[in-house]
Amino acid sequence: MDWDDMRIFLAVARADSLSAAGRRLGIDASTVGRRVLRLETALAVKLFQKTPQGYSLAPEGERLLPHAETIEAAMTGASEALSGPGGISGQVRIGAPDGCANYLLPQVCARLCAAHPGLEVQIVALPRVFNLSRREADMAIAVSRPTAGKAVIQRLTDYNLHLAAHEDYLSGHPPIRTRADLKGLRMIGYISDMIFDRELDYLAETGVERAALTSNSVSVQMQAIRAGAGVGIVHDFAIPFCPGVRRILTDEVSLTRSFWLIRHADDRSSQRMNRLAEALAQGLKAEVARLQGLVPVETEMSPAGRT
Amino acid sequence: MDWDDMRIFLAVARADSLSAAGRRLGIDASTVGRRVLRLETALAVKLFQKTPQGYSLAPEGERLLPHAETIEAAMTGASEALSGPGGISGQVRIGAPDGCANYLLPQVCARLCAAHPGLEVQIVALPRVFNLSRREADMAIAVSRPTAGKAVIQRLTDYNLHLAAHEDYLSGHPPIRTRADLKGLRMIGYISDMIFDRELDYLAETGVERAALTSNSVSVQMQAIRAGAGVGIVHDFAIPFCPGVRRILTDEVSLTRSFWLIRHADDRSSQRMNRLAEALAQGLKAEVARLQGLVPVETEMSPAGRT
DNA sequence: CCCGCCCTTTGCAAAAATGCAAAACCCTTT
DNA sequence: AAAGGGTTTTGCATTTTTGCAAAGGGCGGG
Repeated sequence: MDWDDMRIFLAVARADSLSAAGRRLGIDASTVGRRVLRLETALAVKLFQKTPQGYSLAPEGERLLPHAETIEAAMTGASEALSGPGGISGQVRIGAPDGCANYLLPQVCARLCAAHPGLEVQIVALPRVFNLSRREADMAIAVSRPTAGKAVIQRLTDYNLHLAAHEDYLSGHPPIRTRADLKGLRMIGYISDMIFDRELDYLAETGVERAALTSNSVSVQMQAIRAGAGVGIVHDFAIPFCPGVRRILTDEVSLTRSFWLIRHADDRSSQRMNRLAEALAQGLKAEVARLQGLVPVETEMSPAGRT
Repeated sequence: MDWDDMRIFLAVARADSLSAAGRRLGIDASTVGRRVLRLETALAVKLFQKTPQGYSLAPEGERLLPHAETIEAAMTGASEALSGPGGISGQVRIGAPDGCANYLLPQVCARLCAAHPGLEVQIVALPRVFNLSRREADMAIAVSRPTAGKAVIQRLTDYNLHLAAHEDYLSGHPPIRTRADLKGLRMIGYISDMIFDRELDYLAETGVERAALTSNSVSVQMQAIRAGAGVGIVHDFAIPFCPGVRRILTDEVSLTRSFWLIRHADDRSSQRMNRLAEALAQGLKAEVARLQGLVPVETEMSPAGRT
């Protein structure tokens, strides 16, 4: 029996298909299929049920899974026991909502990679909750603290959101001094049925009923605002990336949210993951603080300033 | 990184040489060497120091070892999680002192194999203590309860030993009625400097100073007695195998010893090993009882009986 | 209803791993 | 001092594994 087949088994169990597992492993799907077959014959059990859309764990495979995960944990533990207390290395896949993925992670991860030459970071921006248990990512950043599951959770940093619009848009409209002045302006926000987390329902919190231009991506929303399409809620840390975009009504509408880092319970004792998480938390916190400090502090009456 | 290389690493670490590891794994030594090399390059560490008499673990390898053992345990755990509560299967290597290995284990293990078709038993008869931590055997039978180590220990069965000689030898010598009558008879026993366990120093216990014909193997001693070479201490359970050998002075000289089963601490939670140990214990106990019951109960005055 | 996409499976050629035999080495023994 | 038994290492033929391309199937959208 080839121990390495357990590695392939684990990938297939998580990917639910030979081809997806092959993509993630970097080997051909046919090889994956043959390895699974070999394992099944070696163990003399049927590990998967073959459905038209892929492989799904059979009861026997379900029983095998925890053992395979134990082996995987021991395997990574072995690697990091030898790599010593030096730098962080290897591959890590971080899932994040796209605001974080666009405006924060690139710089933070770039610094991380520079500091640790052996480190390889993959940023997966997705407008949905991650399925960590299937290892779609090694760690995920979320906008709310998950309640279920036995994951390892830590608060990364707080951040602020405010209403904002491009100065060109503002100068073409009556000045906005109170919340009531928003009436009749074109609002930019989330596609309502694609809000995957209650915390993202910013506009509802401000009392705006309906947005006219919507997207499931905050980065797209930001681009819309930058293009002068209207008014929307944006992350303060994104504003420095969009010259000309100014916050409005900062006294009346101000939201605070937090990023949370979610990790596998299995990784709790992983030296590498712990250090990685710590570095990520520090980097994100510092970057949010830096970016929020760059946002021009406009007085209510002087929306115009530098470019 | 190929997880299967950990299996090879483990074997080399235990065998202390590529060739020995290859023999145990059933693959060529050159392949073993290449796999180790591949693992070392994958981990970028030197796992072994190459000595003229083989490979020995380098400090880095020492750190890797516990992880490899964890993986091994998970691996066997995986197998037995799937094999279900049916029979016992797989390979097991049992080390035993040669008296046990010759007169008890063959029948007991034969029955075990018959009851569990998938089971493959290897009996290693060796006149020395086993090094279980290096997996020279999966379990070992010993004549005394070991004090050191964190092994799993259980008492298997008690057994008796008595002085015995062949009836042809007895009829050619004056009758033996007391211990003093032994004086001048040729004694058969252990080679004194090869006694590997205090419990084996039977003759000293009887007051005999020196044996004239000695061996490190109780089975050889038994053959000598059967050939009429003299008087010696033998296991009662061995007597039925040697027609013509009769016990003497049973009232004055009678020893009782115990067999102990020693297993790896790592195997403590292994369903398979537990069941195997239980079956072995029951089988041995029953076989000792059966064989001791076959020993003719001779009166002091009538050494002659049936063949 | 058919077309396209994604999945698995199969056949075949290329690549990789393996076993074997020989060489080189060290230690012990004669 | 040389021979013998143990080890590892190396070169080469063979076997095994792998990747690629094509084929076969089911599901969903136009």
